[in-house]
Amino acid sequence: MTNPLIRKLEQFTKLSEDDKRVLEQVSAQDVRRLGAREDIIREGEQPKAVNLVLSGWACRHKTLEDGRRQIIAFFVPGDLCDSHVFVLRQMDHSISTLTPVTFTRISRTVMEEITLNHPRITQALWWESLVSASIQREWTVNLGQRSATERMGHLLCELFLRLREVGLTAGNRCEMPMTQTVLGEAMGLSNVHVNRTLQELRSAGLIVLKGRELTIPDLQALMAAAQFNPNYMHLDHDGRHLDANG
Amino acid sequence: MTNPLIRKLEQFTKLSEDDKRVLEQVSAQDVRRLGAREDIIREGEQPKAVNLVLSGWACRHKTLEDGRRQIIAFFVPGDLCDSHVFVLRQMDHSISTLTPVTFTRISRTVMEEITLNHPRITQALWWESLVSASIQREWTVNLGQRSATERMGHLLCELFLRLREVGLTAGNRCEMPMTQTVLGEAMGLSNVHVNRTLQELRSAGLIVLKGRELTIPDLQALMAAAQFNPNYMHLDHDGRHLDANG
DNA sequence: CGGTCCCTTGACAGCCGTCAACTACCGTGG
DNA sequence: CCACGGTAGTTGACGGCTGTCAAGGGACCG
Repeated sequence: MTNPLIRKLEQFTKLSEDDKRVLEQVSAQDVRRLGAREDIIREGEQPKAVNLVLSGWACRHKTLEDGRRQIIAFFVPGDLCDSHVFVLRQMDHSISTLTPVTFTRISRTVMEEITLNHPRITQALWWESLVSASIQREWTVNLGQRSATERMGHLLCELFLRLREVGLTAGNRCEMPMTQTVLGEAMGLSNVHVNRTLQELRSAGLIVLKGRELTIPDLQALMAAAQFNPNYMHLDHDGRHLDANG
Repeated sequence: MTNPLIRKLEQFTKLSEDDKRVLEQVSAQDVRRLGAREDIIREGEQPKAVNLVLSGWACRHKTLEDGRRQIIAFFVPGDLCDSHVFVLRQMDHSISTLTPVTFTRISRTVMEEITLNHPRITQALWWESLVSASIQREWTVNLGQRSATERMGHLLCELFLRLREVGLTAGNRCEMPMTQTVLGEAMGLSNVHVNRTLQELRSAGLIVLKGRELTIPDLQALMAAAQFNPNYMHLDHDGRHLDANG
């Protein structure tokens, strides 16, 4: 399978063979593997590397003093935590796995080398980070304005499109390994209400969700039901004028 | 009054006289003024400059097809919209004023010149953008996990600290020009419920809010009531090891 | 076969939205 | 000077979405 980060960045611009070689090399440098529900980095620790997910699912999350937990973002293959995170002295949130995960740790010096010598990759990484910020903003809209059903439908649309970007869908199906409790922690809903919400989407024929696999029979219909506008994902090759010759 | 961006960046690191001169110059280059409730840039438009607020309040926001509006972020003096926004072909949200605003438009070439020649400013701008992202994440936590009262208290703490960073507080008081409807659009609450929530904070003695002015008699108490942990604002001079000699 | 995790369902309560009416305040114009 | 209109804030009644609690079922695993 091709490298998920390369697949993702090619949504933005066409990379040269040299660019791809660099990214492949970076992805193979310090690869690690964790089981489900383990911490990649914890709140309060000093960030020492940019983490890139190669396979499996992870999440950013924060826990309040009284134990309530909010999942702030999901990471799927090809996702990168903030590329300039070194500037901060300590993490303000934790990153943990949801399933077994392989990831690679990109050091500060490697990031600096890329910035100096590979402008097209640098630009693509900026795009990646702007899109992440845009997704975070859309979550704000989601939590603030949408009903539970719309909210859940919106999340499923987003995850499906993000997986499709990196080639992890098969037709209208994709993996969906999160428990209903985890979905609730992301959407600010109780697990009981997540269940009711999923039942509603199922009985409307908008989703089939069973055994960690999601099928979306009619993506347009689900997008309409969730008031999903994909513009915030910037999947339209914003940087194609920078395409490499190769 | 000193430049609010300089004041803010000095929360991160001490700037040299030369750095400050550059920032002053940039802030004075293409200054514009708008009245309340006008658009700085609209969703769908192509970003042509980085906007820096010099005075007044503005917000990012998005409107769903059925008219529900979510405010995604507030801008106060010293705040900057994404410094690499040029990479994207079109805006996925709008930025509008809440009060009369003076702002300056920093062009792509000026940003590139800073990146090339002023590494300490560049680093400070990265800090600024990471902190913005962190604030956005905290809003996700806010909307997902906190009750209306905690949520409102949390917002008021955040805004007070952000204003204090740039010298816009007087003791325990600051300006608070937003209507209750606007506060509701930010916190995902109806204006009626915002009112009830503010009444509750008032009767608990946690805030005094009257005539566009907010007083927080006991910031620690309000922070405790809202489960506010300021670590996400990274106000502790993360970059002080980079301090300029000047 | 027992234990654990996850999903599911029902009953009930409470937070928060909607609707509606009223007040306060302010600037404008007669 | 007062009338007027518009905006913002306030309050009460009511209903619904969503949380909590509790119990049971199914799948998987040691």
